[in-house]
Amino acid sequence: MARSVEQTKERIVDAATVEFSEHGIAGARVDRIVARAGCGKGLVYNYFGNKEQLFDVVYDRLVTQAVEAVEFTADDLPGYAVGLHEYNRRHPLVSRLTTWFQLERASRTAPAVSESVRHKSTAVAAAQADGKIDPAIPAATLMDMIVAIAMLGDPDPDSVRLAVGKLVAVTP
Amino acid sequence: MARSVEQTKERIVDAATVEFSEHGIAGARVDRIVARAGCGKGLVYNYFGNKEQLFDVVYDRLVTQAVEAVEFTADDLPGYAVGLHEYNRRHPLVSRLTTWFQLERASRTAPAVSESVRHKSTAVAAAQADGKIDPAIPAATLMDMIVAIAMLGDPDPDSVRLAVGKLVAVTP
DNA sequence: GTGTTATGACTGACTGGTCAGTCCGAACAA
DNA sequence: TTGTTCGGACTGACCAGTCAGTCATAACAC
Repeated sequence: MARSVEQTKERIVDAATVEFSEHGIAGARVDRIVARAGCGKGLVYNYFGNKEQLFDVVYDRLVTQAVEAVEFTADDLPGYAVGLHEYNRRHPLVSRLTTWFQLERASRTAPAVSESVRHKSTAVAAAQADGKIDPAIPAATLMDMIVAIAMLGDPDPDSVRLAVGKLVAVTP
Repeated sequence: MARSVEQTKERIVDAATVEFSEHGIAGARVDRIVARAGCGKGLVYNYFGNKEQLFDVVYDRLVTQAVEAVEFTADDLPGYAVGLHEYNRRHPLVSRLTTWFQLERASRTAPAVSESVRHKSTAVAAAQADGKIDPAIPAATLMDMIVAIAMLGDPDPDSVRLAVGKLVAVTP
């Protein structure tokens, strides 16, 4: 078994992803993480500094993956919402981790998120100016609502598509 | 000293409300709670059993208050959403506490909540049958979406009213 | 090929501190 | 006096983070 730093780091991050999404930062136990990763405790501190910094690495990785996986077009917000909804259903850890982040780490801003949010809001605003999307609701607010709806666990995809379709529909 | 017992309990619950909404269950510190309440540590265990049970008392009380404070009519869901939104802005602890609850205590079901949710969903379903609300989205899902929108912190009330108005509007 | 030294990934027992929960005695009411 | 409320010192478990040392591999000498 060749020792590879990168592989070991990844095992730790994978284990930490599960632990943090279940228990949050305060509830997570480093001992459980290293047990799951099959390594000694010291490695967490060698590679990541401390528990909180490990959480940040875990969160950034997961969110970046999610942002990259779900394609976005301001022209088809219902489709985007359904895509995000599907992704969350397929990766249930993401929404829990995001929620923990908002509660326990709100002070920090994840670079990947803030950039993607800004980019999407400006695209939506442009589509509103073009008359493709109802301009009654501010672009940033509209995006918040769409994400909130897509994050709900229970609904079926059709309801998500329908609801977002109604939100963006231009009323005469 | 029967009267002062109730007062002391209330001081503890008030203090615990702040502590739990800031740090959740795992992050909350009983020492901080009793310091804020101005009483000894033992009282928490005399009156409430343990930290988790204290959280349940705190959560049930806050949620019951919220449910009672915001009036509901299936005929005016946008108005309900705005009312809920206003309430959350005025009582920012509620939404945080609810989120902690969902993450750390999802197994438990708060009686006040489940009953009110069922009641509201059936009322909405009836309004859909009457043709007052678009029946395309299932009543329970629609309620989830409305609550999700109302829980958002950033939007202005007008946007909330507008959005929910669009969701419920019957399309010809 | 064999012995020797160097490197750094990795371990896990340990430490210092924290925190939930207990318990005993003081204070007070009846 | 007797029962009840209450404070806060105390206990023991737990846990984040550390550190002295192990071990596998590589590199080099002969």
